[in-house]
Amino acid sequence: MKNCLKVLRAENDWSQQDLANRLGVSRQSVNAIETGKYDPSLPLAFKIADIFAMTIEDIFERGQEEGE
Amino acid sequence: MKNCLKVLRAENDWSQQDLANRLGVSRQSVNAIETGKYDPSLPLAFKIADIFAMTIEDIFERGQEEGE
DNA sequence: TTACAATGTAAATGACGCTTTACATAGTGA
DNA sequence: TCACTATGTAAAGCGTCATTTACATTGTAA
Repeated sequence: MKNCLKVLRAENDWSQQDLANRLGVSRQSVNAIETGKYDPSLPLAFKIADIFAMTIEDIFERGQEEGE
Repeated sequence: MKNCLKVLRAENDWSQQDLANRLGVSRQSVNAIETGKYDPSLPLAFKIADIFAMTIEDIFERGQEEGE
């Protein structure tokens, strides 16, 4: 599941730590999601969408799972 | 995180087993999500939205977490 | 009554999300 | 050079997601 978190962070000039603080998660979690190590939980995906004032569908791209 | 899966299932006249088959998960997983025992993963949430041709935001309601 | 479908629930197990601490690299500025 | 920020990665641990098998209840139909 791809996402454009890195670009959104850049547009806001936020470090991974900045975003992690706003989300209430660790910097490593943000990094892992950005680098595709795993997908966020649904509640965290909602928080991310809220912070950037976008929908989950706008930030996370479907059709990128390997189990399909 | 509340959802309207039960209503959507009823509108399509699907049993929990029917939906589980379409999602590729167990019937117990569908039941657990409906009864609020846990939230689906983000990929599963996307599959659910796809099957009902809706957005994740339409099916799952934010503002229902207890950790807020 | 007997059989079956649909739903709710429970326990044990494995995989994943997220944590913490820690180390490494690259870039920037004093 | 030295210090600092930003990023990537690793390992160990905990809680949640999702599985399987299994049992119970309710309703319906033969």
